[in-house]
Amino acid sequence: MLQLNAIRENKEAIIEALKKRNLDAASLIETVLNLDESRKAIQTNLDNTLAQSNKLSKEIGILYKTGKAQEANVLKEETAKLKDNSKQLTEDLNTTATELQNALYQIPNVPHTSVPAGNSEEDNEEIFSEGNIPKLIDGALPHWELAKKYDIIDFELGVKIAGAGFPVYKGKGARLQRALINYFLDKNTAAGYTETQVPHVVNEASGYGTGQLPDKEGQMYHMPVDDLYLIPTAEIPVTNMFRDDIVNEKDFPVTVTAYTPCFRREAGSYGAHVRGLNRLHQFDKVEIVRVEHPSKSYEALDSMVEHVKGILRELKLPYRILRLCGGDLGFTSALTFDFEVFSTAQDRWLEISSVSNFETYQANRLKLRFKDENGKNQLAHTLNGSSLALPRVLAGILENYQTEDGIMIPEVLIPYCGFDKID
RNA sequence: GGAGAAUUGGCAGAGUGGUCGAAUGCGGCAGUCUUGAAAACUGUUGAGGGUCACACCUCCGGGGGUUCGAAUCCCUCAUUCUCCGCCA
Repeated sequence: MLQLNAIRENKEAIIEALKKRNLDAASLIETVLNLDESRKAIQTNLDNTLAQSNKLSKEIGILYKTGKAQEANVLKEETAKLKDNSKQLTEDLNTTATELQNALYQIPNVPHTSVPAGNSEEDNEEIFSEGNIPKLIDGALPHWELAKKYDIIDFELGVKIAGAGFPVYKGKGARLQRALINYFLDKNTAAGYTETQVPHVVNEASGYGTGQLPDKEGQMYHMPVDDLYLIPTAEIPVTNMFRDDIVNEKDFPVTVTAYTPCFRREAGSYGAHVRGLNRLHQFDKVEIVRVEHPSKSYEALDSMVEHVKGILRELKLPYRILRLCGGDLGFTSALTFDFEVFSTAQDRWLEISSVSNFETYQANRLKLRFKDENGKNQLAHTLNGSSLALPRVLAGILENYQTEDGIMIPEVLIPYCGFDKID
């Protein structure tokens, strides 16, 4: 959520910047500012009314104590009107505050100056690529065929148990999956991230805190009986650990990593591009999250990007990094780098990581602050990134490492797997 | 799931209808003393709204109610603890 102060002070700049998202926010911003004005006016009015009524109450108390009940009763009558007033004003205030909140929820984060304008993923800017695209054997297969051939992932079995998009990993497939999780966690903790295990369900307040609600309501599995949501990413529980916190400036940077399964409804997306592991309702992901001092957050973003690069380098997978354009940028993000691995057998790029700086957008909703050197509370910056998402990394490994003798295991993973080949 | 008790500032813990945003202790910060540190002493120390700055307003688990007035009384929800039940 954008800060009202920022909107008030930089109205034109914000409207201009939001155009990169193909959003004309002028009228929305106008609404917000107007609502804020009325909110303030009502608040002032209410405050004055309450002040009067507080004063009278005190006087009444004193009168009673000194035995002047009659005079007290006169004052009591006066308070009745004030009470009606304040009741009405409180209602008005609540209505206006809710409207203001709802309007603010509709405004996405302001893109960073480096974000290119653009409508869709085609306008994303490739900023880096590395790794050789392997020359595959004749008759190379896409991963869903390989999964069947070596009996390591069973999509049909998952359909029987739960539905489409809930695969069953078997044997070496399951082991490779677990190896990847451990490998990623080890890499992240070695880089200083604190390993945590968090709930896989979150309440509504957490969903609002990181911005999935109300924006992506339909994308999450919701359990109405207990009013809980299955997490679509560890970002939600991990970042919400710091909701309503005032962190000590000395504790920056706060760095956390967590493995969780992720659940996404992905309503209405079927077809060739979602075959196999390309898009699932349940998948595994290891996430990294940081809470940073505002002056350090872009440095931190760079270091997260470097960190993910290092992992892909070790896995020897060909990948590229994209700077997302305004049209493709997530609602809450100011700047996002996507990592894509090249799936040789499918001849296409698959997104495997998304690393973002949210600046104060989430912190504002989370009320996540720190005390600066002047003793004033300021909003912190939050960042997160996948390090990494499992299924497409798995797809990349299966497809790029296939040989006539089977699927070779990347060297760094062999100690984690306990085997060097799937055949 | 059943019965009982509780929920107060970073922590511990007073406060049961009126100068209570809240005693006290610990912790934090600043200072005195010291070559430096510790100890001791002194001062300071919640959050949000509002204001140029004050004033002022809100917040004692959440929500609602009673009252001129609520941390204190009532209702409700949540959470925690104890006992019982169930259980990986």
